[in-house]
Amino acid sequence: MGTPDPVRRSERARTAVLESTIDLCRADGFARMTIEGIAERAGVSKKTIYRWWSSKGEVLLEALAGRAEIAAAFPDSGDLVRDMCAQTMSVVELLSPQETSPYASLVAEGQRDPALSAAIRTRLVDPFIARFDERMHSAVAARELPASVDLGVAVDLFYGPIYHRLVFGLGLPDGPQLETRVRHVVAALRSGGVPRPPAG
Amino acid sequence: MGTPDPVRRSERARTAVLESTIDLCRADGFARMTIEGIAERAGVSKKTIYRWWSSKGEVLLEALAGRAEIAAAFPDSGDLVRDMCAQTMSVVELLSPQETSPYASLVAEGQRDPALSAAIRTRLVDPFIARFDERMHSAVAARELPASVDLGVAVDLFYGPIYHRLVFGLGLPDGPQLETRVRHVVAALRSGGVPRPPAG
Amino acid sequence: MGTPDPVRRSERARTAVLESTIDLCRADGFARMTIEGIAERAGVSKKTIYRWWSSKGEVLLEALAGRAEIAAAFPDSGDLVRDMCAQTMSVVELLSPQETSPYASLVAEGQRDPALSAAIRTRLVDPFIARFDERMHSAVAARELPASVDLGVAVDLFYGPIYHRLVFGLGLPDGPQLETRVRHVVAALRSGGVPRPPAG
Amino acid sequence: MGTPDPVRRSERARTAVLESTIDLCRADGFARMTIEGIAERAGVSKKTIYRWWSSKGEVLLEALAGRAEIAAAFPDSGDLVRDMCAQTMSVVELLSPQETSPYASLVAEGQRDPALSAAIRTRLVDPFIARFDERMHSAVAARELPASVDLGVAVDLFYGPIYHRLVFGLGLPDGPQLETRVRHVVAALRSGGVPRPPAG
DNA sequence: GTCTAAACGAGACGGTACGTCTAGTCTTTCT
DNA sequence: AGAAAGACTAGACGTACCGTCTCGTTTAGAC
Repeated sequence: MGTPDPVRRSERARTAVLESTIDLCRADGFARMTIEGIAERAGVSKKTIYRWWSSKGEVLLEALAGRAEIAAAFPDSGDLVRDMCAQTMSVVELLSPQETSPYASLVAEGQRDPALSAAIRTRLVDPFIARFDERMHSAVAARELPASVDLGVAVDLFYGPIYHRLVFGLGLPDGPQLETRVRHVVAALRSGGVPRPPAG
Repeated sequence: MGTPDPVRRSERARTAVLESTIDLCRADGFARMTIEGIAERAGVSKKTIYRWWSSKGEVLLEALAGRAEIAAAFPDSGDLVRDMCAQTMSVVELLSPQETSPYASLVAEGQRDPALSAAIRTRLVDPFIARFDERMHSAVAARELPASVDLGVAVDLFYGPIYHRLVFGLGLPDGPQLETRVRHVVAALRSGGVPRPPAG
Repeated sequence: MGTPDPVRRSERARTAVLESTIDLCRADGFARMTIEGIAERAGVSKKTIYRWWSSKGEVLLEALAGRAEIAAAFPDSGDLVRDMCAQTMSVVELLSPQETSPYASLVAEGQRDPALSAAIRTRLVDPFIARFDERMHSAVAARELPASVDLGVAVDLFYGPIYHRLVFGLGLPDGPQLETRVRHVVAALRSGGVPRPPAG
Repeated sequence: MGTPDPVRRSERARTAVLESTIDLCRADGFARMTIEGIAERAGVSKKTIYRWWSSKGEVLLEALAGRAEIAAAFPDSGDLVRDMCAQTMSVVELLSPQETSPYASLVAEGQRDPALSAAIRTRLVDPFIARFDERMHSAVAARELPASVDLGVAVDLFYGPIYHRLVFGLGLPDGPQLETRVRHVVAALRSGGVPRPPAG
């Protein structure tokens, strides 16, 4: 009784909801978008939305999860700097313009909703990091990075600058800025960092 | 007529509002906190809040702006790595626990409110960066960093890892993780990054 | 969309609102009664009240319209003076005590709200006058009044004294006062009034 | 301390308040008029209004009390019917148009405020009735009315029709309607009413 | 002609209720 | 049984006035 049966679910309703959500998010911004508005635009009852999703954040996540392939593409030309510039640039494009990007909105909403945040990790972040790690392994194999590279450090340094600027409204980095940062990060990963002083 | 007169403002009411805001934000989280709730706890009328602030985000900003000195302190012991570890650690502590930190909430709210975001930059971020730049200049003077260091790159690389993990709910970095990242960043800034291939 | 569907209306909510309105009007007086108070007492959301009524006056009107039968009863014993004394007395009772009578409050509220005033006419006054006219026709048939009687004059003279005293806070007329006035009015209607001087 | 000193009262402020009240009452209607609005229009502080009056009804009463002479004028040409037609007509004019007449508004407000109602009686109604009684005594002296005439009945019957129509939004009576009613009332007062059946 | 106490303008304050909005639940009817 | 429609409870929103309360600033009577 309590749990709906996915087999009988209306694909028409599901699709209409997801598309309306993307449209409204772009038009009004996530904060001004309402579940009532989605239901009305999708020609769907509110109940149907509440039956299948627990919040408007989850709806948006599902709407975006199907499309996020672009940013998760990691080119592998054999030139790590060039590839990471391209990859980070595609992430920046996904987040632009900051005001109306559904991805940026989703990330922001994750800050206020722990459940959504966890879902984002599972559906978007973890797969992304898995592909990132693959590319790093490829770079190690190509001797562009040392085998000892710390992938946790790597992902934080490559993407950190983008989110640092995102959260403080400093303006997303443009191409040259991104390239400078990528070059610094690659250098850092190759050097292994400033050595710790000998213990004792 | 339309604009209230700051001279006649009640300091009692102002203080009560700011304190209630911090308390409620910690207790319920920013999203569940309401202006009605702040007014009631502060023993203040809603009108008084609306008279002086335009949103609950602005209230929280003002409440925090007076206290943010801690994170904006940049120790200068002569050892850049050690100082930046300490400094970034204090930032992480300010943002912990992620769920109930008023600072983390404020940053998150800035993502949905451009006006608030701009105010945060002016009141918190810009002064912070100014002090950061000072410390970097000191490091240059002490020959810990090259004179050619790009301070925009530096701030993004030092703080980016923290916000990268914050926005994706990856857990804020702990001490050892922070140290590893700081060491990489310092190395990167010293190296000046992987050189660009000669043009043409 | 904008207009609610009466078929789906909750009878429970409607009844609870009307009863709470009467109770509160008697307890606090109409002026001190609030829509919030009605909603709370009725266990109903404010939205539900605003959906179906446009003002607290309209709510009270609907609450009273169902019960106003008493005052609209016109006994017909064959003795016009006796019957009109009884009838006007029942009107006075409906308006007593002046302070807390919902009917008196409704009439007063009609003075400040033209829309309500019109609704009162349609729902209460016009049906009342129709029954009054019937009784007058019966009196004409019984030769208690001349066929030439002006019913507009009649209704004004029978009920005017009550409202004259009501609006000026002169105290509603008691039984003997009412009887004296009714006797004068009947005499006036029988006489046809002081004759006009011949024109020219 | 608590009671203000009438000697030092500012006549300028008093006059400005009374005039603004009349103006706003005509423009917006009594119900929509606010003390804040009066204060602003009069260039007076709210405190000044609250110092000298206890409600906006009292303000309006004082504003009108100075001007009500017209309606309280009772012509005495020796022709009672003609004089009372003129007099009641001037009352009707004072109450027209029903929507925006400050007098009608004041009467309506008296329905919701017993203190105001009492003040209206003292300042307006009682003096009016005193003059009415004078005119009736004159009519008795001129043998237009019997010496046994009941003045309470008389005032109710002359003015009742006006207020009956006022409170029910039936439209104030026009000249011919008034005349018809006056003629009936005079006839009723002359006849002394339908006689009571002999007791026992 | 000062002095001084009170009335004044201005408007911030704690409140209350307004009428609107959206959330999330529940009910009815149709498919 | 799922879905469309939409009424329902709940409660926050931002606004409008209320009546009270400082603040300086006139201002008018007493000295």
